[in-house]
Amino acid sequence: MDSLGIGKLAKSAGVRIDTVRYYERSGLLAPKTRLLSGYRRYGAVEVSRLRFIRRAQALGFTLQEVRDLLALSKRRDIARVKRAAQNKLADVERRLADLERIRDGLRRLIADCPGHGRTADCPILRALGDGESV
Amino acid sequence: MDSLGIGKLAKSAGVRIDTVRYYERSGLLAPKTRLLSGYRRYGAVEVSRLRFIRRAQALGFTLQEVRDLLALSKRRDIARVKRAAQNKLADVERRLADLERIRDGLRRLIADCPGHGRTADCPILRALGDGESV
DNA sequence: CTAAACTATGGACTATAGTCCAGAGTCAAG
DNA sequence: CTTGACTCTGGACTATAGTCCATAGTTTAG
Repeated sequence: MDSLGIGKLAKSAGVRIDTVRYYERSGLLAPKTRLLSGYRRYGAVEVSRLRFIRRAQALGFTLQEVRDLLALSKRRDIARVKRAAQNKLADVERRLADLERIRDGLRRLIADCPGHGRTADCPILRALGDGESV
Repeated sequence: MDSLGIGKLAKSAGVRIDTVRYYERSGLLAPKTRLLSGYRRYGAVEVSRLRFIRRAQALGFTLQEVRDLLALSKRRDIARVKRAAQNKLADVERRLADLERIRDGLRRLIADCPGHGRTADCPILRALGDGESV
């Protein structure tokens, strides 16, 4: 039997059983077959698809985007897969720029705060309360 | 009348009326008073508190953290406010590191993908499907 | 005065990615 | 065979930060 049940599959990818079923509900991962009892059975293809899903998530793709990637890969449309990756990269770079701005704002505030004394001396409270720049 | 209704308040901070009521439900921002009709009335304190909330959010604080910051500032506990900001900074820096890792992974994958040809030649699909590193 | 604009309330609904539950049925090991 | 482990289903629930709705009442400008 080179097929496994949902428990083993889930464990092999480090996810919960409920998560596997959730992916199925979401149209991402169907079992290869079912036993007469209704028990799901998964083969090697499903194991690697589950890995695909998890890896893509680790790269910042949402499940909707994973769904799209899977559709493209089924159509062997490499050009579109590449474009999707490029879009995602642009996305990640935008988020990075946002976070860097936030980081710099926090650093400045922290550097200027004495950490004691009157509330008025705390630039964090001042900046949040009525300043104009962060 | 140096007090304003919920519509003007919302507009002054660039948020929706529903958002202001949501903040009230969440214990972040109560009106100064109410008219007999029940209409909310806000004063300068509330205007600046709403700005505080929005600025803190822009710095990456969640509403729960904003609630905490407000409590600390009411207690004039500058030391703790500073520490909260430091924690948030550490948090932001962690998220930055994560995103940078993701960005580098995507860049590498994109650089190596020919953008056409056989599916097997696409490192994006290969890496997601069965590779071990990203 | 009237009509338009504004506001009140409680509750439902959105998106994302799961997580948990009850009650019932099934599988595997000893 | 029995016990413990495993799995099934449908639906409810989590967290976050809102957003939208219907119905009704209020305020304001012309």
